[in-house]
Amino acid sequence: MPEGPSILFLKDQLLAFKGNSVQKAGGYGPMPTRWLKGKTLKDIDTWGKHLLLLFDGGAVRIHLGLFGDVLISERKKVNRSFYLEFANGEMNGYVVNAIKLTKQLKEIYDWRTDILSKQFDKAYIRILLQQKAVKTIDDVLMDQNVFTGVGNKIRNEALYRAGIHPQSIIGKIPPAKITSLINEVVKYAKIFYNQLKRTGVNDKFQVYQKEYAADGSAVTMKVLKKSKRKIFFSEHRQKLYV
DNA sequence: GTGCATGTTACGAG
DNA sequence: ACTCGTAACATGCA
Repeated sequence: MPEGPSILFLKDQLLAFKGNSVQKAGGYGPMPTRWLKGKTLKDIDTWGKHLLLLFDGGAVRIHLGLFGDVLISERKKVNRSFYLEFANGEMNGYVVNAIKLTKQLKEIYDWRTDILSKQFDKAYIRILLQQKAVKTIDDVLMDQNVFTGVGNKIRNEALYRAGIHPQSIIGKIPPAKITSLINEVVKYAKIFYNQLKRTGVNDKFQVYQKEYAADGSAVTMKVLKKSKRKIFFSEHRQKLYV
């Protein structure tokens, strides 16, 4: 279910529980749920694909992985891996990974890399990219410590919109194109998020899983060796820098 | 039944 | 110590 925008969208829905106290917590996952009972949900934050529920004395980090799903005051037939029940409804996590964080969030997370954060810092990303100059851009776009919140859809769409071939070597991409790519990542993440808010789904693709790109050019699909994920790109429109 | 999908982590080999 | 490749973990839909 998730890329960064999906998690932000989920946070919006969960804010209905902010300020409420947990009546019951549980699930089959390894999360120690006992301490949550009676605690007040102080706030909700996100870091890319991490959903952070803030309580006194600790936070719960929820990650949806590839198959995870969270329903608000609705249930599926299968067991919940992590849930919270409040007086005004419940949060039901399926196949989600929930753990308790005891350190201060500031010590764990750097929001300068979060593509959906106000603190997102383009100049800092450029520095990180310089440190990975010999790598290909497709790999690094999915590196959560560089482009926090980017998933396979945003990766493919941002590269297409910036006109960069996924297998370009970072160090060979002209600085102006790097800037353009960083901008397109943020822009598309916002399109993704806004469409979710309006319609609940995201299907605005110019190249991802397309046969022909938005400009009419043929789309090539490749399976990445390491990650086995699929990349979609237009040879015609996306320049290969090597 | 088969294949595939918005993801990450653990571990062994090199 | 670091990087690479592979397996592992789940679900739901066509």
